[in-house]
Amino acid sequence: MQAQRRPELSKTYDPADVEPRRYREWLEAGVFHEEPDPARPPFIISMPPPNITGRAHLGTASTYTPMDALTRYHRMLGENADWIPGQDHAAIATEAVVVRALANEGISREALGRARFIERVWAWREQYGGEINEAFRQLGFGPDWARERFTLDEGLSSVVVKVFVALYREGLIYRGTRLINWDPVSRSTLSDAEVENVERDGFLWYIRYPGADGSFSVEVATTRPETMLGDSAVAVHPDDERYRHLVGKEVLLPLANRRIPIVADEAVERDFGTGAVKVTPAHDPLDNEIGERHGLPMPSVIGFDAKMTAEAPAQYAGLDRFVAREAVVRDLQALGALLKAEPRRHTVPVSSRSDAVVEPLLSLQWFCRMESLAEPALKAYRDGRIRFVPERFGPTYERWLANIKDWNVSRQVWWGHQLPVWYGPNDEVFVAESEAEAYELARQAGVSELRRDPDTLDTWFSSGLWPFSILGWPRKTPELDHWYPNQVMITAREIIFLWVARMVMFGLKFAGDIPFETVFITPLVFDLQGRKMSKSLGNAIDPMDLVAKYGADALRVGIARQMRLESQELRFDERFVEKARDFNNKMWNALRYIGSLPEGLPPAGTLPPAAELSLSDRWILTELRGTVEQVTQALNRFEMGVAADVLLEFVWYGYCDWYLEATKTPSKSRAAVLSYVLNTAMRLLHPLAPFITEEIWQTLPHDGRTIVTASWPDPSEIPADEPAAARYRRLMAVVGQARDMRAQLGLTPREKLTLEVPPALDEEARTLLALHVHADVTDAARDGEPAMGRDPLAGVTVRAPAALLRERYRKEGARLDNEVARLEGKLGNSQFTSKASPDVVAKEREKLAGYEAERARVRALLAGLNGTRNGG
RNA sequence: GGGCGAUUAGCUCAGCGGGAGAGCAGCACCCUUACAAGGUGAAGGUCGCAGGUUCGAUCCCUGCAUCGCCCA
Repeated sequence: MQAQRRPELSKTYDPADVEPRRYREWLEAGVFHEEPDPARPPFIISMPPPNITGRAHLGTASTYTPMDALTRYHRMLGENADWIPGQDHAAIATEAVVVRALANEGISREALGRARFIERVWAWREQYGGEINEAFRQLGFGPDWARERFTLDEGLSSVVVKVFVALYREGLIYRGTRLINWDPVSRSTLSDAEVENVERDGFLWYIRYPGADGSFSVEVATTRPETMLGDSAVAVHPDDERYRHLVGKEVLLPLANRRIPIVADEAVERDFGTGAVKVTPAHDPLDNEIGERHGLPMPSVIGFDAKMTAEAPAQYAGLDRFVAREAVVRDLQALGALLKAEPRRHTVPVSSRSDAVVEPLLSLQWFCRMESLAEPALKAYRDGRIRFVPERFGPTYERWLANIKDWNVSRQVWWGHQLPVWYGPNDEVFVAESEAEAYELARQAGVSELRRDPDTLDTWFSSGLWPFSILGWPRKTPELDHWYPNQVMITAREIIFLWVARMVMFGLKFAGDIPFETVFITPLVFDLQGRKMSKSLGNAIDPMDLVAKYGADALRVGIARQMRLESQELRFDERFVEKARDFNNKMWNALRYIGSLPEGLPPAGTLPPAAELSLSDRWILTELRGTVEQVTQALNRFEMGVAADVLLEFVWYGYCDWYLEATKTPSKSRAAVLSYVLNTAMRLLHPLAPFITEEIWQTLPHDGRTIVTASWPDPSEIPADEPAAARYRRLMAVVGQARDMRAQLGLTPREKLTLEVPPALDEEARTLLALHVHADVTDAARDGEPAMGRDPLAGVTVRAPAALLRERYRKEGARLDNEVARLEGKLGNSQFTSKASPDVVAKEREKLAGYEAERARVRALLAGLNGTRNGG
């Protein structure tokens, strides 16, 4: 047994000292880097690339902590584990930031010109794009930094072009005029993900449209009266009795003075308003579908500047859409065509980039045909090749793919992957992987002058290629070979279709396989009032503040403990982080205690032979084995909260409160067992709390250079002794009862209690009782002494004044009477004994017998007590 | 309107067919030489409401209510 050096450890654990130091060491040692190694099973996670404009928020902590934890866990299992990081260029968000910065200098994007603007954005990225990575390092995340990618880097850009051209040549990408989400402030189309449907107060306006022949009129209801200028029909449900006779007739559109038909369409909701709806195919998605079905004209009355166009009547052209709304309402009123305005809450599409109300507009854009891509992605899920954790998210994915719509992939921003599309003077289209190739194609077609489409691709297009593009596709790299498909994708629910489904579609199409086997969906983060955390609500918490206050480990463990597969929301409660901080301090002080043992600590992994293990040694080792099993199982099932809970429970309430206290009576084995158990527990906790576990592990005797590459504990190597553990648990119960007694007697912790034990009770148990109860332990040999049986198995009694004991007694007797009566009732019920399973009945009988024995003992003691005058 | 989820102690949550649990807060007693960011103990709940299944329901089924997320 070698004497260990005893460094002075501070009384409280200081994460600010430990965390940056340990992280630096890990980087220097290169522990996060892996090369593909076919000899070991792969465990690969592609990091969902955060936006370069992104800041870390609590959702980042809850989504990325499991990635780090699982990668660390699988690395310790000896797998070829790698977590590949990267960033997303976040076209619209980034462009908006830089445009705003330019505006402060009084410069517009256009004045600067495309090339210089792009330079500015790269410069911005250089300066600020690394902030989120710094946050990740502070959070202890250990992705393989050497493999970091950026969606706009050269390699990934060429993959994007290659895929676009391939899809175009297959006829899956086309140019067409379709209804798109237009953000009039960002002046670009938006993906559905960037459109939030927000509840707003408004009105439902009822407008009368007179019949063209003057014989009738219909009333329609709308929340957007200004769009009536672009109406091209009135639609009713085909089965609606009220309107059936009008289908095929025409009405005269007020203000515009156009004749438009009444059509029948199943999409009309009969309960909405009057059951007759105005149809504005150029400015409403549902109306657009109706327009398509009935071949209606589609006048665009609102333009890209959100002002009324020349297609609207002259008096409105040029008015802002909201000003036009007021004008239309006023004019309708003057005409007597406005019947009423009903206050109403309704949903309005709002741009998450600019907060502008999104305008659905008809626009010439590039689209991706999705049906043939969606089908294999759907099949992969239905065949069970892709699974969701929790399973309930599968149907979300399934339903979206089953109702897939064409995808608008072009964006009117400059920052991004410019479409590999060139046009001739007469709008001839040439799609090519390079400008040279485009000119070659043009030459063959007899076109000599080309201009490139200024638009860029939707950001989700490049991120859809992420899991294979970052592995080197289309080159056949060792990474692609061994690390594709990935094992797990971890992300948030809101991008199941926008991102997850697209990765699956592209992966199957281009990389020839699913991109990952399991999709783990982490919960959304809410505040204590149950509100989603968001910048606009002002209830977002900066995780960096929490790191500064409690340390990264505490934040990670705190948030992990709130993660449950069963719940899809996480009401962030800072008290969990505080508790985790306290937990760290607890472990730290256990380390200080161990380090101060006079006998020193043996080398790592050594335990005394089984014969030399004490009862408490056997108990803690048995508990340790169970803990290893439970934590391993929890991590395998993505149950971060369970893993954290089990560890906290074991280390704090098992190891510190009981085992460590027990070792205050010195034993030959204690140093080895204390060190062994703590070392093992640190390895179990390392995935969730990387820093403190490293610090403690390094201070204890250990094998290897860093806990990051230490091996995951093997439960079969831990000696367990279940009968001994059971005996110890009974002893714990006796201690609990005796402490209860002490409190009832009004004794301070300093005053000693007297415990009488059967003479046969072994020395070790006596010592433990004396220690845990702070009592004198004597043989219970004297007759007539007032005493109370505390435990039928240990036969331990507490000596105390008779009056107190009597009171204590009655309560205990009453409790036991209750239990006995309850079980007698149950067992006396023939329904129960005949229908319940035999082992359940047997178990209940055993319980009854136990209670009866206990009650008999208590009664006997009470009788004895009543026979004496005074207790001692 | 459709889908998913939640409803258990004051707060945050476990438990998910056979004796209602934890942490925090509050209460009582303790600065016992690892730790007051600690220890010990007591108290606190007709497990949202109404039906049903079952010998037995916090747990399974149905309906309702309230809250939340997603989609339309």
